[in-house]
Amino acid sequence: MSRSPRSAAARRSWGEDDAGCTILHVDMDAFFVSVELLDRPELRGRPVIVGGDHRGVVAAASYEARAYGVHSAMPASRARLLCPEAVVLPGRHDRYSEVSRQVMDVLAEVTPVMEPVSIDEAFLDVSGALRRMGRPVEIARWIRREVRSRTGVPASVGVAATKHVAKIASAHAKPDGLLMVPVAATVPFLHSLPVGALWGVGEKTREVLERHGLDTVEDLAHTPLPTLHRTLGVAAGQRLHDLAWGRDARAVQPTRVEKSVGTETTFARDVTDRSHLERVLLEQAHQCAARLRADAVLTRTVAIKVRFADFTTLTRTRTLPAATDLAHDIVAAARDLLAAVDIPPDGVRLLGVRAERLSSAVSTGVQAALDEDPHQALAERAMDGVRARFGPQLLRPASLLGRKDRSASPSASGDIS
DNA sequence: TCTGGGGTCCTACCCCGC
DNA sequence: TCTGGCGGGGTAGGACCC
Repeated sequence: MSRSPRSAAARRSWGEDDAGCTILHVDMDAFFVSVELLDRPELRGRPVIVGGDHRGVVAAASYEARAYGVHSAMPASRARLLCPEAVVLPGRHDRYSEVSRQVMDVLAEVTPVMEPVSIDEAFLDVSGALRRMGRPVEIARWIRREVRSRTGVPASVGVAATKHVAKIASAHAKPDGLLMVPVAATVPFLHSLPVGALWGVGEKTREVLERHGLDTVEDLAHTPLPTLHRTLGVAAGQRLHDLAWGRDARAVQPTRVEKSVGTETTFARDVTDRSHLERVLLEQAHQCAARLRADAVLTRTVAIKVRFADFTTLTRTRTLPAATDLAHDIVAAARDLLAAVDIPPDGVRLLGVRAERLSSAVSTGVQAALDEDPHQALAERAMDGVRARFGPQLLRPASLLGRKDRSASPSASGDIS
């Protein structure tokens, strides 16, 4: 579901020599839509949009919908204007996860050096699979064939010497294609692209670069480093300059450590009632804490995110005296942080809680165990067990079970302004 | 047109201790 | 005692990714 700009000129054969091109990027085409079409084949050939109910954005659009100018991340209201006849589906993430697991299982048969990036894409380093499965392009063809036959959804594959080029190649292989960029063609391929195709160049950075007359990757590559440092900062300038010349030493990482976990909610209507916000924080803190315990990690820093009706967004963070995985501690910090925020008359559009600076509960757990209230810990861990057995909605803090407001969920609330 | 939710990374700034 | 430089931690915000 890449949103990077593509170049028609780059969508061609760049040669046949795949020696050294051991990095594959596998990307599912319009993944959510493809899964929906599996279950509802009568929708094939029609414009289909997944996601985008009230206040939402488009999560995925079929190629028929894209012909109308609809794309992912577009506000739903605009998508409906552009394509009124589109079939709009709400999205079924459990189902997408199920198909994603099937796809990842196929990829894991190729090599254990496989890095899932998101629900619909992954990097593979196939250097250890060449003897068993053949050349990189042959492996890419095998993956496309197996994913299609076992799951029914199409996958595009980019084959290159680095993660960055493999990723751009897969974007240019879509839909349902394969693009290999030989080592010798790496720089000409990159230099044929608009600057926005580079990983890390979004709308804002592209505007800055274009203001300086840098429209293409080639322009950027030939810009002196000190100029890029001044324009983009030292880190970003160096990184983009390296990428523009095909330099990308990042390895495929099969295991990645989470650095934060969080949850956030956009309300159906903006909220002015502080007590309602506090109840939402409580629910969110319990969600975060349950995930921390499930992952066996502790947090040292709690952050809240508040977005006002005019879309201005602020974050507030607090470092805790000791690492914790208890909602009791998280919500105490989050409520303190919220108390210091002035709620404007128009109210709050979004509220979120995030647990940062995570560490392993095994290595840091001793101190936390000494500090925590044993009854609180026992109660929350008992809640984990009940939720695991009977579902997450069965058990919740008593303060979330009011007479009218039986849910902190945005649409069910009785006291939003 | 009116902008989700889950994340990561970087920069700037302030404070504090040395 | 005061001042400046420096590094590190904490915090806030912006940009980016899917």
